[in-house]
Amino acid sequence: MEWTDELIARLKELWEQGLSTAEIGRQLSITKNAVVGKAHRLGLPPRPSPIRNKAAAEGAASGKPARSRTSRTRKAEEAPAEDGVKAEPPAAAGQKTAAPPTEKKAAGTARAKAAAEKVEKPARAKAAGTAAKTGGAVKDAPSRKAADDVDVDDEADLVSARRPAAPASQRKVAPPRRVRDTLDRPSRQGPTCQWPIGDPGTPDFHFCGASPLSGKPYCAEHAAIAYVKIRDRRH
DNA sequence: CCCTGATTCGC
DNA sequence: GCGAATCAGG
Repeated sequence: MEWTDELIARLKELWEQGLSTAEIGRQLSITKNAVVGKAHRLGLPPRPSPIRNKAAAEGAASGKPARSRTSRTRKAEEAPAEDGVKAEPPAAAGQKTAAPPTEKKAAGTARAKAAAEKVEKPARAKAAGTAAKTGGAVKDAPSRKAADDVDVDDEADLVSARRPAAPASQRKVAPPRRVRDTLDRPSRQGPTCQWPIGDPGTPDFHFCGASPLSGKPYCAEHAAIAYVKIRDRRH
């Protein structure tokens, strides 16, 4: 493979945006391994790894094997000791919005499908996947102030934050459709139910638009579906 | 299982 | 230098 300046620039850019290596790989049409490998060689700042570095952990303890792997993987002895790297959740394409059911069915499927078609689903779809995967239904969020704007703004941000970063040549994605479009001219004033109807990205996609419950982004009907009680959390 | 990033090492 | 294979952890 040929790492052109252009490609490297793109990699850096996406890397800085905090996208996962796999995601970057998808967007650049390469494997995540290629991404990680290159990132390393480029000396790009490592992102919070899901794997905890044992080396740092023990240390004080007796000389534990730190690594008992095969001939491979014999790292385990470096540990910058900089444990303050808990950093934040980068990409975070949406882990805040309440579970939007429209896509939830395909939580796992959505991803695969998207990958397969190389289609970038609108933020909402991703949010759904993430939410479902992470733990599902987001509990009611009373802390959320205004009922309006919430989802809309979140998505708007996500959409705008996610730059095309690719020359249309390799992303056969529908033009970034602003969610706002469907909300620009509400039939009436005030907050409206943000429950998604239809497949995001398709022309007929829209939001419910009914009058939402106070403090919630959805109308009574949809709020009932959106806010599924996971389990009583008592202590 | 899915996912994540990190590392190794044959090429 | 590259990245598949593999690892380790959630």
